[in-house]
Amino acid sequence: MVHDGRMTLVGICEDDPDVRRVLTDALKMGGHRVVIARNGREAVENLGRDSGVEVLILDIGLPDADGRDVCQALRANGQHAPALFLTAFDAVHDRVSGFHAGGDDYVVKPFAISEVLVRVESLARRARPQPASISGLVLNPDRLSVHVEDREATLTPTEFRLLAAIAREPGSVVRRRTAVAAAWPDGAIVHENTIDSYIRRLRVKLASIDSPVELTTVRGVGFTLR
Amino acid sequence: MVHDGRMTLVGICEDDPDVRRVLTDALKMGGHRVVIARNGREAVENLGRDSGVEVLILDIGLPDADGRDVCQALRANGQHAPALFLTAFDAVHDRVSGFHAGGDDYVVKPFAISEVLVRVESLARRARPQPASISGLVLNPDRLSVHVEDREATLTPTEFRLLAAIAREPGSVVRRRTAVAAAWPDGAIVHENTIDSYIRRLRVKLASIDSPVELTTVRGVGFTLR
DNA sequence: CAGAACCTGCACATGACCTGACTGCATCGA
DNA sequence: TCGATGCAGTCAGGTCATGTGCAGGTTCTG
Repeated sequence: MVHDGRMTLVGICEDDPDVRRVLTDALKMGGHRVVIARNGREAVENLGRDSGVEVLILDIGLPDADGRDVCQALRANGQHAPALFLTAFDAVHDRVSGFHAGGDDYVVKPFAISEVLVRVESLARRARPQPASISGLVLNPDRLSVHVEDREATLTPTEFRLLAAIAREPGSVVRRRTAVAAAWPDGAIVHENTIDSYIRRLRVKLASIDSPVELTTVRGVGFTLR
Repeated sequence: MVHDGRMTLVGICEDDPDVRRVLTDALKMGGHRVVIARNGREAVENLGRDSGVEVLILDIGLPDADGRDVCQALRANGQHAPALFLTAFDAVHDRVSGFHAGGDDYVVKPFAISEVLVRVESLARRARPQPASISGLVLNPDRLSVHVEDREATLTPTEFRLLAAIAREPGSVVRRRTAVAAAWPDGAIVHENTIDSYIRRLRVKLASIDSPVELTTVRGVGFTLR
């Protein structure tokens, strides 16, 4: 399985060990990683701003707190990851109001695992940095594509990672080594020349969609977008 | 929750007070009004032709009747509002064996309220009830089929779940693992290759009805519709 | 000019994916 | 009861996209 960079770090706050287990297993099956909190206190400790958590799954009916309060606390702490609330059947009223207020999502217990999985990924997608647009050039991670106006070119995973690394700071120069490290994340050792091949392919594909942005070389340093 | 601001009068026939409560609250929060029936008899009394009800929500597993029969009775009575059936998770077989009580919609319990709200509003908005459509491609859960214009292909349950999972986010790539987790919900372990076989079958069936939508592979990542 | 850095085109191994056929199982109707 | 049917899942073998490296040419810099 190729690492495509869209693994999501999910923070779970749930007191029931069985439910925790089910969620954890399903998410790991889906290729994600999980951080656990057993109650509101642990949630604030483990799922805060600096935890790297991208999506929150919060049980509303915690023994020591309401999941929405936990959410509020985390938000106040600078954690803005979208939340998926788990609620029991008999707490609808609060749930609905919370949902309307937040823009987050919720699922009623007992839930289908596939439902949770799909929703988590949907939330993660929405929360991800919006498709960065550099003078008309748009990178679309969901489709591994780059498009300008209505023209689209599909990229391979490696091509996409490389272009994304360079496009991250439009205008400024990305060093060769930096680009390699970004496009080959797991420390893979690639031939010096390989990156040139990819740069070339990217140039060809960008040209094929009449991109207004050019992928130029800064000799002795790296590459940049103009 | 987005809707078009039109208030809809929804008729609910459901014996479980908790579920009634959940539905009622959610629909009211969504800006709709509700008429209640606790069983089949009350449904025929309260939700008939002259009740003004625009959308029906009918539990299939009523104590005194089958929701489908209730629907039939209402139809015979001149009530032609589109119906949303609630079915228990373990009664999928009924659905497979196909009730065509008017090509309406259904939701499997346990359900997410947002799901119900979306479907109710969808049913209310359209003159004829219509399941989710992706650029001409229509998935019909009632009949386990997919059709485009007047051409229809029937799917097996597994095929349907897989296609539904991929069609859920049209345009964006659904990763292999996600698709597997969604189409084989109970954590079943299937051979790596199995999904390929199903993808192929779906492609054949989509081609057989001249689908404008193609089920394409994004190598190393997953599948997408376009 | 020399040497380095980079570009270009191509070759090729790998593995992801496709394809068609097969087996086992459950259901259904005669 | 028994075969017919259809579905789920597996398998073996082939195909092809992708990632990678190489050879040779071109451009830049001093």
